[in-house]
Amino acid sequence: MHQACVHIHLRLRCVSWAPYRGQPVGILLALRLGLERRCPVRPHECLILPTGGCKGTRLAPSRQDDSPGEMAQIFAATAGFGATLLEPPLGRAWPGKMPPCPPQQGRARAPLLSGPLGGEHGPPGDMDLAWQEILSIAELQGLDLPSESPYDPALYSLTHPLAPVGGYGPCPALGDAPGPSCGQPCPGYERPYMDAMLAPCARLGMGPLPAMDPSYGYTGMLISSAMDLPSKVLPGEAGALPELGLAPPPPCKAQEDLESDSGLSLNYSDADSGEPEGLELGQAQPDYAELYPVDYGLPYPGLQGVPPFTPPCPPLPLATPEKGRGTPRAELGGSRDERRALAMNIPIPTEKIINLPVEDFNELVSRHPLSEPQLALIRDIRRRGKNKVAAQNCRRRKLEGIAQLEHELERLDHERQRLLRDRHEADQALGTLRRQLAQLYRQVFQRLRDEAGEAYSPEHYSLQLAADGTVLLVPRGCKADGPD
DNA sequence: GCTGCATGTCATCAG
DNA sequence: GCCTGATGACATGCA
Repeated sequence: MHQACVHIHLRLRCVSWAPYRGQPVGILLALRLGLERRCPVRPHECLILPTGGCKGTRLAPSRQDDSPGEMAQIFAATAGFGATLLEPPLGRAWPGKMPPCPPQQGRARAPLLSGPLGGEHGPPGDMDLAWQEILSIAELQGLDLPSESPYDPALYSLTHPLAPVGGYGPCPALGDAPGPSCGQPCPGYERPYMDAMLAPCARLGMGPLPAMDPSYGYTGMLISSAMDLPSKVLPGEAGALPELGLAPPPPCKAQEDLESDSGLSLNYSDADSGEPEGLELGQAQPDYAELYPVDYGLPYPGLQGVPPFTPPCPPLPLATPEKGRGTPRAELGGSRDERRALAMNIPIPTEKIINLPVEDFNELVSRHPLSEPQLALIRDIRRRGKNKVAAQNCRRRKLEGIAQLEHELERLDHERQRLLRDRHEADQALGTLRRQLAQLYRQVFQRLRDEAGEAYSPEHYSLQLAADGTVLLVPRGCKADGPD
């Protein structure tokens, strides 16, 4: 086996010597045919500089009668580099004319190629880069290596269809706007609650803050709606319900927790928010109950002068309509906090309690002589009201975020599809280049000759790309270290 | 009766 | 320290 490691300067602008496995080798750069602008190539000037014995060998053409431009045509045809203007056929080997072995000696520049391939009018400069890339990819040794891609489309394929975007829209303005949705006039509601609170209880003859029967605890709030009126609380009037066209209330659920975190018990759930349930009097909350016992008179000005048991005009709705479970509640009149406020004779509309700035709120509260339970209820109403709006905003933002993410997901999926298409096209182009390169590789080898005029066997030699871009003809099994 | 959705509420944290 | 907004968790009503 020919052990000489040969650098091949197929470009032939220079022939240099470089150490390779301890021995100088010639450099042949002609493989970069036509890719060097500064130094056009003439394939017939290719040199082979065998080492070992440091016998310089100039590359000889495989045939003396190679027609002019044949190599260039071959290269162009195989590499797809377009038309070429390579000049005369490959020359024969010129033994004995090689420079001595010292490395880097005799970098004879031989700008022999004219024409677009190698000259100043050659192909775009990126051809050189493309060539290196091709060499590095194909490694000239495994030209037919299958494309091994780290990308596995299966890993990225969607396993489920994208969630449809849409079906979501910004929440309608909630909050601050709503006025009374009551179709019926509510003249008295605008009156200060204090009037009602301070008004004597006409029905029971009780004052504003009468002593309370514990069993009636916290039922005062229920008078805001005639539907809340419990027969148990008003035994004397229960019989009057039919006369008034009102059916007795349904069996009541236990009103469990009227606790608020401020010590007041308001935290009963919506299950109890159908105020009739709240008439379970055995679980009265002492805080409210003791101070504000049942007042079956006129709970708030809107009811003053209204016949007993006439359902009051629903109070001002909250900032947000209570969707879903709102209908029954709305029929009961207002939100729970509004009913609580009514029950506690809070003289400030809940709307103001909730929406006023803190300074105005404090000022407003200070203008009214409020008991501690009332103040606690007001604070709870304010906190709950604000938190309600905050929760609505939070959910709206969450939905908006979800919609945005879905949109982003859709966009990324489109991007992924596009990249897959690009990759497919690139793979196809790479395959074409590999085939062309393999053909070129074979043809170059067919024309390489040693000093004896013998062809180099691709089985024993290979072309490798050095770090500096030169192409080395090295024996199989040797790894090019580069000329340096 | 179960389920999903909407809503209210509370607790908690951060500004 | 208080107020407020944000948000997770939970409960509840409703279709």
